[in-house]
Amino acid sequence: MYLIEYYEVVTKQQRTKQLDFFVYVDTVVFTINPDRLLEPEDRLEVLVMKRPGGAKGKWALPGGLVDDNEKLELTSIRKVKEETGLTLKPRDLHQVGAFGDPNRDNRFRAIAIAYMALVPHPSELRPIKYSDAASFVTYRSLRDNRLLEFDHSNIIYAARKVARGLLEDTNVALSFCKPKFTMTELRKVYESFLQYRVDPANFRRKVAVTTDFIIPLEEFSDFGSAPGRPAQMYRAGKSDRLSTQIRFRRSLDKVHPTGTSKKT
Amino acid sequence: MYLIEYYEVVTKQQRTKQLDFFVYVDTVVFTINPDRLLEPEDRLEVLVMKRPGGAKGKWALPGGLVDDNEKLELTSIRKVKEETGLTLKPRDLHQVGAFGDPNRDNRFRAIAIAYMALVPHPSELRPIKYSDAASFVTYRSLRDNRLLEFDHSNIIYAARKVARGLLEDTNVALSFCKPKFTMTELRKVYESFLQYRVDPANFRRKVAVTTDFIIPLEEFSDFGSAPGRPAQMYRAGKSDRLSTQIRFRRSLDKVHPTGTSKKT
DNA sequence: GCAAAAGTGTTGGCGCTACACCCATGG
DNA sequence: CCATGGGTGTAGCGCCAACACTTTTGC
Repeated sequence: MYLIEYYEVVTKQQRTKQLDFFVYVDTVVFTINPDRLLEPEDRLEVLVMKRPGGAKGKWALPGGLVDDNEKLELTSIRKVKEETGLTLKPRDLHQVGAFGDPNRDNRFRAIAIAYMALVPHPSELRPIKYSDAASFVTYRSLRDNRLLEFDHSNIIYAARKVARGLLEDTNVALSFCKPKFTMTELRKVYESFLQYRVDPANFRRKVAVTTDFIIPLEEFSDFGSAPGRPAQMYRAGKSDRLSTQIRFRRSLDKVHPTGTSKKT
Repeated sequence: MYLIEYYEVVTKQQRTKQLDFFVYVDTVVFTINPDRLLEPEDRLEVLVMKRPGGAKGKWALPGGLVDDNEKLELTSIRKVKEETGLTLKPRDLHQVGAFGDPNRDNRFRAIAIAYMALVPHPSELRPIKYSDAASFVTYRSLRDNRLLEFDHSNIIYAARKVARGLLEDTNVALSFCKPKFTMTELRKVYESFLQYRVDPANFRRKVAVTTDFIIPLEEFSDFGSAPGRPAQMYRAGKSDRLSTQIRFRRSLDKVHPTGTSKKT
């Protein structure tokens, strides 16, 4: 219409340059391994897959091209489903950011918009169509070793920061617990994402004053041959937006193991 | 090479769908109006422009298509320069996120990656090539009224959150002050971005314990006919990463004006 | 078998820091 | 009238210690 032609000319002219652009959505799916014997730091896992034609021995985040007229969140859901068999829901997704350096993909210009999702640990991944393999791999090994293609290490690091914020403000942590759970189980979920330990007493108090977060039951744990005092069981409260931030600083002793230690 | 063909087939096939994709970078440039007579909440301004062919009476954020082989930050710098005459530096830019809903632009599928920059208030904007007008407009009016095209209101809101984080962690606030400044001037910079007032005493103390943030001078303010006790002058310290977060909660009285008030 | 030890969950408390709110003083 | 600085009360929380309740180990 009217004056829009001028603008259209500009865009059409630049459209040829646009031809080599590929808009991807990559998704970081976090989960917590339910194995209580593992260290909390080793229970945080990320869903990764082997790309057909990808570098040998390397993993990649599930992701793919955005379809015409497709919301970015739907691209995320679709590609995760295709490449790993996992089904995400739109409300699970949270944007991490855009990664668009010209040489982040050596094949062509690829701009990736990263999303993050937190899901309970699935018993098994369904069969896969568009990838050679899919699996949950510990965050630690992906971060420490160079197991990821492209700049996907950067992406999972940024994604964990988003996840941390979500744990602070909402009750998503409960989705990693069974319907009835102990305080320690819940605390270890936080420790897994934080990648450091939290004082049990402070954690308990902080959670207790957070209204409608969890509800104590008249029941106690009994893990068969587990030693120690039986733990009280809790169930989820009814508010998903927390009244208080669940936040704990990493204690200074642990940050600088060789640094200023306390008086003996 | 070797196995890459399979993957290439998939992408080539989807390439036709890709044709209607336009990857934009939009930039939110914040500044603080130096006029000390204004309320702090009204001093926060955003750089906007009139698009040729844009809706009458509406503003838009500067932005445009990403060039081939161009870093996203450079697109931001280039388009801000073209459309508003302002020159940004790469290190000023911080990513806000990606906005990619299929119908956020009624002309075609546009995916915008938003960046944010904090710049001193420029004396004047240079002549403009690719827009009909460019100007700084108060954040409040842009937020309250419907003066922005597309989803740009959402973008500036998200951008302010990023800016707030930056003010907390770095010394960027000083870039809105003259080389010599008073404590109140600095405080009002924070109040502008926070959009609420901060207790002067607490602010002073918080800034004082932040090492290498600002340095007191043997000098006092004298704004001619300004009433009140002359204020001490300060200059910038040497650390741009702050030792303490400069953070203040919005006081409860202001959040719920009709809520639980204190005992009289 | 029984006692001690060890392991885990729970509770309490101390001390420090941060900070919202208020007020006195100085120019 | 405004800048500065002091003071107070409170809440958060890092850290430590004690205690409760269990299984495991040693004799």
